Amino acid sequence: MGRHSCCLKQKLRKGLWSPEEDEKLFNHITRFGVGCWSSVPKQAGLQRCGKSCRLRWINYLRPDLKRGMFSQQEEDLIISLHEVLGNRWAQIAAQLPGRTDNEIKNFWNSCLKKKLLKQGIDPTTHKLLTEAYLKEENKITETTVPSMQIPSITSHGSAFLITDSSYYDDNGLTEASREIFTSKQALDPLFCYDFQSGYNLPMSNYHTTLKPCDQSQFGLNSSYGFTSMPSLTNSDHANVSVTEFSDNNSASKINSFFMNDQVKESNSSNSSNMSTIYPSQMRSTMMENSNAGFCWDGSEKDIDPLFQFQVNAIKSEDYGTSSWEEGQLQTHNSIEDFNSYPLTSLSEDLTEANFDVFHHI
DNA sequence: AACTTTATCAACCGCCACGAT
DNA sequence: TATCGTGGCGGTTGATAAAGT
Repeated sequence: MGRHSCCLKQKLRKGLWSPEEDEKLFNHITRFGVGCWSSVPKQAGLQRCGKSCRLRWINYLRPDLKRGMFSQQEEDLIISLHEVLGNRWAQIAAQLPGRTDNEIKNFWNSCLKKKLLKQGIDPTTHKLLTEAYLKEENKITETTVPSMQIPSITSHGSAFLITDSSYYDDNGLTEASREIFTSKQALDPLFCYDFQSGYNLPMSNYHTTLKPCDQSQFGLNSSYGFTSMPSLTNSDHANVSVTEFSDNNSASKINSFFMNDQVKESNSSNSSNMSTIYPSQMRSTMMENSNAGFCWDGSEKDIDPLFQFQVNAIKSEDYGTSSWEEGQLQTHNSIEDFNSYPLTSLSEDLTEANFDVFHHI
C-alpha cells in the first residue's frame, strides 16, 4: 500500500524522457511485448521505475496513438461523456480510440473547461450557470463574458427547458426537428437523437447503437449522436450554448456533423515531430509497419489506420490467451503483434460492463 | 529586447483495487 | 486474514513555449 515500492529506489531517472530512453523502451516492448512492468526497466536497460515506463509507453510510445489536435467530433464526444461520467478520464478515453486519459484530461483542463465557462455552462455540472453567478464572474473578470445572453429557461426536473422562442429562427429546422430541439431538455445527458431514423434515443440505447471498433463510430453510417451539447467551435462566441441548436440549419449542421466522413484531423499540428524526436532506425521501424494499421500522425485519409488496428485487435481475441495475459514475456517478431497488448483504450468497448454507469443513472 | 504572464502538456505523486502468498 | 507487489487512475506539478506588455 501507499507509495509504490519502485519509487522508493534511488538512482532512478526522473523527468523528461530522452530519445535514447524512448528507443530502448520502444525496442524492448516491440521485441518482447508487455509483461511485468516492474521488470521492464531492468530488461530494457533503463534507469526508470516500471511505472514510469508504463506511463511513457501508454501516453507516448504506443503505436496506436492518434496525434494532433482533437477534432470537433472528439471534442463534443468528450464533453458529452464528461457530462455522464465526470472526471473518469480513463473511461472517457476508452471511447476515443488513440487518445489517452492524460491527453483528454489535459485538454479538458486547459481548453474545454474554459470554453464551457465562456458559454455560461458549468463544466462540473454541465448546467447553465445562474445569472447571479455570471454577474459575480463579471465583477471579477469584467470582460470575460462581455455580452452573454441567457435565454429564458425554466427548471424541469434536474434539467432545463428553453422557453424563449426568440432564440430559434426558422432557417434549417423542420417542424419535427424544431420540436426536438426546442422541447428537449437542453442539457440532458441521457438523450440521443438518431439522425438516421429520426427517433430520439434514450442514452440507455447507446451501447447497442454504438458498436466498438465500428468504422461508423465517428464517421460514415453514424447512427448516433449526442445532442445535448453544442459544437463549441461554432458557438465560441458570447451566446449561450443552448442557442446553438437554433441557429441557422442547426439540424442539418448537426446531422452532417455526425454523418460526415472520417474525423477531420486538424491540419497540422502534429504535436510530435517524429523526425526530430526519434532516431532514424526507430522511425523507419514505425514507418515500415505503418501498413500493419498503426497511426502515428492520424493524417492518413484513405482508410483510418486506427480502425484497421482495431480490427486487428478484435481478431486477436480469437487467438486465445495472449502473451500478456499469461504474464510472461514472449518474443514478438513484428510490431503487428501489438494487437495482443493490453491497450486499454482499444480493448475496452462499449459493452454493458463498460457502460454500466448508464444503468446506474 | 527584456521581462512577465498565460497556456500547454509530460510526468510524477499518492491512493485504491486486486491477486498472490 | 494480513501483507505485499503491482497495475491503474485521477489530481497535481513543473518545465517549456507562446503571447502579452
